[in-house]
Amino acid sequence: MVFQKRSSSEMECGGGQVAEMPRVPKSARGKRSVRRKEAQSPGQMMCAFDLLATVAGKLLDEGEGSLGNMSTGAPALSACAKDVRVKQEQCDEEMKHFKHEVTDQDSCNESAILPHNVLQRSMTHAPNEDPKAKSDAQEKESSMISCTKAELGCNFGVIADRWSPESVESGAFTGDAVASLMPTGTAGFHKIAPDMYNLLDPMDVDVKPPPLVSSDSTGEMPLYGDKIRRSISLPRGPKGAAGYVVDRDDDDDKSSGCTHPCTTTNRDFKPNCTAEHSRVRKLLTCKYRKVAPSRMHKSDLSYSDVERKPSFRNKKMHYTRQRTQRTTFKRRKLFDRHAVLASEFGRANGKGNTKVTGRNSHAASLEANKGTNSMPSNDCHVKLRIKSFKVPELLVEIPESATVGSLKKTVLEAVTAILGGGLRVGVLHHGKKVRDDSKTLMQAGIGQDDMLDNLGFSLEPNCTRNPSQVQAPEDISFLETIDTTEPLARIAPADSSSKHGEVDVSQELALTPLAMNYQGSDHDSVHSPVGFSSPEKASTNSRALVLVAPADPNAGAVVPANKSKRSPEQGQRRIRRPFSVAEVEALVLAVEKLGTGRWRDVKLRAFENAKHRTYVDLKDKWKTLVHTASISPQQRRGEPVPQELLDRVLAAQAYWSQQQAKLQPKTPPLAEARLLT
DNA sequence: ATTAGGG
DNA sequence: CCCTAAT
Repeated sequence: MVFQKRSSSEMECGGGQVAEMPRVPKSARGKRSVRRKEAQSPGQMMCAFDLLATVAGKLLDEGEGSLGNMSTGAPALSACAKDVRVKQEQCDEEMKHFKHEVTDQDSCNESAILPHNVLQRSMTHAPNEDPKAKSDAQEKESSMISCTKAELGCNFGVIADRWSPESVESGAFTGDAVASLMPTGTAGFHKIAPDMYNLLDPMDVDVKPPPLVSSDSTGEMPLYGDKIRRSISLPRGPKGAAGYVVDRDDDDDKSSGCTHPCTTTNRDFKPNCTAEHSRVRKLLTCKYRKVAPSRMHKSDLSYSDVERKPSFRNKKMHYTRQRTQRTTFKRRKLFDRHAVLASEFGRANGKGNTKVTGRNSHAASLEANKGTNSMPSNDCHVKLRIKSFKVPELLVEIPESATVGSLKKTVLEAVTAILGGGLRVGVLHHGKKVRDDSKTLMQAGIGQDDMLDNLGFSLEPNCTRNPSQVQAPEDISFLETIDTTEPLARIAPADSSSKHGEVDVSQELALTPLAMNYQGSDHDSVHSPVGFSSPEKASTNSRALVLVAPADPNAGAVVPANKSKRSPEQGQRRIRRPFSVAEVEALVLAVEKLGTGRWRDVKLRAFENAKHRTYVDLKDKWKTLVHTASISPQQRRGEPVPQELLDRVLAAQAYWSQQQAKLQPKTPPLAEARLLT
C-alpha cells in the first residue's frame, strides 16, 4: 500500500539539497506549540486584543519589511532563522521517512494511486542536480505557493488592506475591507493559478472558480510577499506545491473578511420555524439559514452552548448533559444563541471598538424621553436622554443586485423585529442594575441631578433560557458587560448562570459571517470562519451582510453606566474554528508525509503559523476526518470536505496504520496464524 | 512537551 | 474541543 508516499517524499526532500541539511536534534527543536494558557494571562484572554497586539507587535518588530511586504499581502509573521531550522529539521525527518519508504514507493505508480497526483501534474519537475536550476525551481515554487495562497485566500487585497500598519495601530479595521474583499486580488498570479487549482482541488477544478479556499482559509493565507514561506517543501524544487503550509495566525480575523458565505449548498440547516417562536426568532432563523447555511449545522449549534458555556464545564456530567440538551433543544438553542451572540457583540463593541465599528455599528439611536409618565402634581418628571442603543447582531441577507434602499429596508426590518420582541431593556443606576420594576424612579434614587451620569440603559436579549434555569438572563452580569477590556469573544455569562447549570447561553460566534472581522477588539476571537472552501457553489447572487451591531450581551450599550469589572472568566472554552478545506488539505498533505503520530511535526510543517491550531487540534481533526471519511456523505456535517481529500485521509490512515502495525508485530501475526490454523 | 484516547 | 494519563 504505498500510495503516493513517494511523491510526497520527493516533493519535500527531492533535491539532493535536503540531504545536506544539518540535522537538528530533537532537543533543539523550537517549541512553538501554542498554548492556550499563554493567552490566558489574567485579564487577557486570547482574543481580539491579543490578536491585535500580536499583529501590531509583529508589524512593529518586523518593522522591516512589514510595511514593504504589506503590499504583497500579509505581514510575514514567520520567516526567520527559526523557521529555517525547523524546516531543515523537517526536511531531515522527511528524508528519513523518504528513505524509509521510498523503496516500495518507487515501484508504485503514483499517478494511479493518488488522487492528488493531479497536483503533481501541475508541478514542474525540478532539476535535481543543477544547483542553479534548483534554486530557480525553488523560486518558482515560491511563486507558486504564493499564488496558491493568493488563490486560496480569496482576497489578498483585502487582507493587505486590513493589515496595513495604520489600521493595526489604530486598531481600526476599516470596514472598507469588506468591499475590497470581494475582488480577488490575485493580479499577478493568474498565470499560475490554474495549476494551483488543480493542486487544491483537482476534482472540482472545472467547476470551481478561483477561491478554492474557504473564506476561512483566506485569512490564513497571508501573503507572504517576499517572505514567502519557504516551507520545507520549498527547498526542493519540484513539486513544491505539495508543501502547502497553512499559515493562519490570525486566521480568523483576516479570513473572516473574505468570504461570501458561499452559500454552499451544503446541507441546509433547516430550522423549523414554528409559530411558537417569536417573530424575531423566525426572522433570525430564517435569515441564518439563508445567510450562513453551512454554519447552521447541528454541530454548530450544538457546540455553541458547550463552547460558550461558562466556566464550569468541568464535569463530564455537565458535558453529557449539555450534549443531550443540544439535541433536544436544538432549535431553541439556536435562537438563544442568537440572542447571546448579539449580546456578546454588543459588549465587545461597547467597549472599544468605536473605531472599528464604523461599518458595524448599526446602532440605532433612539431618543427617548422617558419622563416619569405624567404623574400628577408633585412628581417631578425625569428627563432622560438615551444617546443611542445598540442593536444586537443582525444578519441580513440581500442580493448584490439589491438597491441600497432595499438594504436599508431589510436592515430596518431586522432591527424592528428584534426590537419588537427580542429585546428588553435593562436599567442601570450607578452601575447597578435596577431590577425591581415596581419601584418608582424616586425610590430607586433616580433623580434628575446625577441621572444622566449614573443612569444607563441596556438592551438585553429577551430570549428564553433554559427552562431549568429560573434565573433571568439579566442576572447574568448585567453590568459587567461594560468592561472595556473584555474581549468579547470570551464573554461568558455570569457565574450564576453557569451554576444554574445550563444556561443556554451559547455564545458561539460562529454564525457571524463577514463583518465580524472588523470588530475591533474582538478581532481575533471570533470571526467565524466564514469561509467555505467550496468556491464552487458560491451562490453569487446573494451575499450575506452581517451587521454586527454592538449590542450588549447582557447589557447592551449603556449610556453612562459605570464600567464595572468583569469577571475573569478564565477558563473559557476556545472558540470553535472549523477547519477549512484548505487546512484540511494541508493537514492531509502533512500526514501523508509524516504519518499519524507525529502531530507536533505536522503542526510545524503545515500549521506552524496557525497559532490556534495545536498539535492536539490537528490530531483531533485527523480523527474526525477519518471518521468523516468513513461515513456516508449524508451523514457529514459542516463544511463539506472534498471527497478527494477524504479518500486521501483514508488511504493515509490505512497506510500509516499498517506501518505502525509492522513496527509492532506483537500479536497480529499470531492471530492470523491462529485463525489459519 | 507530546502522544494517545475517551468524552 | 476538552481532559487525562502516560510518556
